[in-house]
Amino acid sequence: MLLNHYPVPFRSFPACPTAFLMTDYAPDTPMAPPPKPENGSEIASSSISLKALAEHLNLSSATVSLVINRSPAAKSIPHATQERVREAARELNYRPNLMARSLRQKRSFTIGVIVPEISEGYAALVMSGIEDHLLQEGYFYFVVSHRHRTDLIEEYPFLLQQRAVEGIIAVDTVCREDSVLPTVAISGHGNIPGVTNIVLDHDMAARLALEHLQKLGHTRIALIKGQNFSTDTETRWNAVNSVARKLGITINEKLTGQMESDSSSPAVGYEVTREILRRNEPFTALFAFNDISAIGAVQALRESGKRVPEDVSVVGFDDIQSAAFQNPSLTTVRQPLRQMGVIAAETLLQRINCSTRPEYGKEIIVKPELIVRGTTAAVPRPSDFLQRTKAQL
Amino acid sequence: MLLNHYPVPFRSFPACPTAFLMTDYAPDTPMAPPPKPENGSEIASSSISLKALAEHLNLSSATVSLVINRSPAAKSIPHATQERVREAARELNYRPNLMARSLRQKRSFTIGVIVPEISEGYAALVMSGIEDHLLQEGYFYFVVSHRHRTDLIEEYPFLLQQRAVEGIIAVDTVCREDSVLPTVAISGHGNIPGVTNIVLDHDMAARLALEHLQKLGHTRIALIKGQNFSTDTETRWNAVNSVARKLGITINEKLTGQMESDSSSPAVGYEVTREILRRNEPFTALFAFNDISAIGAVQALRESGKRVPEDVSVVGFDDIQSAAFQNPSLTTVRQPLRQMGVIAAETLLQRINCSTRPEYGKEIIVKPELIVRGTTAAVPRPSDFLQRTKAQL
DNA sequence: ATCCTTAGGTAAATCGATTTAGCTAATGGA
DNA sequence: TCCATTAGCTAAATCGATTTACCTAAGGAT
Repeated sequence: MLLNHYPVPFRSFPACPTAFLMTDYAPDTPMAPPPKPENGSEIASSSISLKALAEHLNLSSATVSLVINRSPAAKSIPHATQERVREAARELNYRPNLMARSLRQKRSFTIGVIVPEISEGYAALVMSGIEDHLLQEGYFYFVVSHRHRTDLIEEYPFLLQQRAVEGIIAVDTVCREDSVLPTVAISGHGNIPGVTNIVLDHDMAARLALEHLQKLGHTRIALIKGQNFSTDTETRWNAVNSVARKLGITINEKLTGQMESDSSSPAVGYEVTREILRRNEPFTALFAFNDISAIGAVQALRESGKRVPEDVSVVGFDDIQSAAFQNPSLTTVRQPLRQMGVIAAETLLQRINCSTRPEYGKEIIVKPELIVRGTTAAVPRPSDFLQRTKAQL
Repeated sequence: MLLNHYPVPFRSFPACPTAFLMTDYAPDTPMAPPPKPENGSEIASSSISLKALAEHLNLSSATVSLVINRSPAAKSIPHATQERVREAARELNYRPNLMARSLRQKRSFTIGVIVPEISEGYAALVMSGIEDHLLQEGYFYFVVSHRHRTDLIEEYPFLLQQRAVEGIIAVDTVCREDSVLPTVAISGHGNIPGVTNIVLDHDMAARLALEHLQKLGHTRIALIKGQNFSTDTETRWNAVNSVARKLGITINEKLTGQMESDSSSPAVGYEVTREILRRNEPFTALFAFNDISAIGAVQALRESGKRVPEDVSVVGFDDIQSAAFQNPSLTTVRQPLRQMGVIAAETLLQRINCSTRPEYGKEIIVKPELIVRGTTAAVPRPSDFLQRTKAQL
């Protein structure tokens, strides 16, 4: 029943001892009830100390520690004794105090994750990838969300460091230059020394979206640009521009709008779209900064009497869970968010555990994927539009 | 620039010393650059130890510690010295090692949060509430997600305990009886001694939904029941049945279906709805177990040629973010998920910090709210239906 | 002059591990 | 026989704080 807390085929580097302890002490008897706290009296500290265990065994705590940790120094200790130690540890349900261990070893097997906010979209997917890998390797993590407040963005790395984290993963957050800790940024951009960046291939992303629209016959394409605080905004905007030029698509200023509010609701995309519509410049497609704003855009378009995708095609970005749940479901450029989380965790653990400091501040590029769903269709023939307009009369 | 890491008007109990240190040492000079690590040589440990600080001041570390912690025992230390100590701490950027402190004090200012999975709407909202309150009080938290695997559900409380968390918040997860740590469960149900439960008033929730549908004229209401692993399933089901009886609504077995798969995608609700449709029993409304399944239900209904809400009204449950993003937006029974998170955190910290053990295993009931949006409408008049059927021909 | 109190500290134990240096007894080899 | 080696273990330092039990000198009261 009690297993290693994750089924892991192999481990890439010496793991947190916790993890192997879990394996090691797993009682073979089904569900041996953990020693019940004596009722009344003292608050039963559920776990005994190494010293107590050693006394129980008539050994020194040094010996017990060496055995428990399978230290190479324990090689001269006879097998019989080793078994005796482990047996007793199992029986008395010994669990090492990680505080004490961390203090001595200066390793906490903990990392910090900084996200803009814990929403169900972007951050949640990334986090679930991070978690997958970290827990596999015996690491735990703290989560903090800064909601774009600069004071918090400044402060959290320090607070995390004080909490003895061994590294930091910053999701869509610009981090300061002077981080002492190994840091991996997801969509962090900005070439900060010592920070490994995990970034999407934005050129490819732009090409996927624009080529798709072009193939459907669209030439007048509206664009929603991201908020300035998002680290992806600039890169993606540049990519869209350069790809558009290559594809011979002209970008009409009147058809672009930028999101401002730091809210993460579709309302922001809704507003921007309305503003674009107000300019009365005709367009047949819209490429949004992300899925959330795409959803808002669809609402705005509908309200103004345009059908999606018959009159206007809409392409989102990210492929968050609810993109597929939309009606019609959202065509979007998928970022492999979960995978990016996994890669971030892997990279960070490697940086933490490999004494040889490898490529410093390297960039890791992941590839997007176009997910064609229900919000894109061939450009409406003018006649269709006329017909429809007549019908409405 | 460097502030207390949260603007907090007042603190309900003695806070984590970390928090006040942040306030206290905030350099008044704008952005005093933290001591740069010497290049080359050793890995610069960014922070000096208490002992070093004491030596620098020609004082004992005991004195410095007393001053820094504003211990009552420091009352006999002259103000001038105290200022000298604090000044130096600020200047040398002293940050106490929380490992060492925790080891001694047996307090970690950390709690553990157990959720089924992170990526889901439900958990994300709850977590953001939890975070709000915890960070305010100087606590950090570990997140673990078990994905309904029983071995993980069993194991995680131990692992968290080993990580020295001071308490646990279990979200939609049945926890074991023998938890040694203060535990608060959100929708935990099951009357486990020592666990404080935060639960929704399910009777009220059922009444809100069913009365709403009844007022709209619906009598034939299909129901989607939750998966067995969800702690809310049974309670809610009972509530719906009892309320239905009181309102004179008959529950037709042929119009109920239960979700089985442990996936958290709308596909599960979609399948169940198709199954119900296959039974060819007419109905004009559907009350889903949660928003995710409601979204799937809407898709299934549409595919079978029924319009929502004109032919069938749909009510969801939870009010996750994407409920409002749907088209049409989803009428739903809102659980105050964020607030439930906040309450859970508050309650847990109280239990941790108040030596007087208050009502043990208490239940805290929160109220749902009906959010009427676009998926519910008055029951279609039979004539409407006929007309429409004719039109289709 | 003597005792008491208080101001202004400090020494040392403690938390629970890890880890190094070394100790003793037994064994082997020359 | 004697030294070297090894097996089998342990003492003690250490990590970086907190906290208790003192200690000394000065001042005041008697």
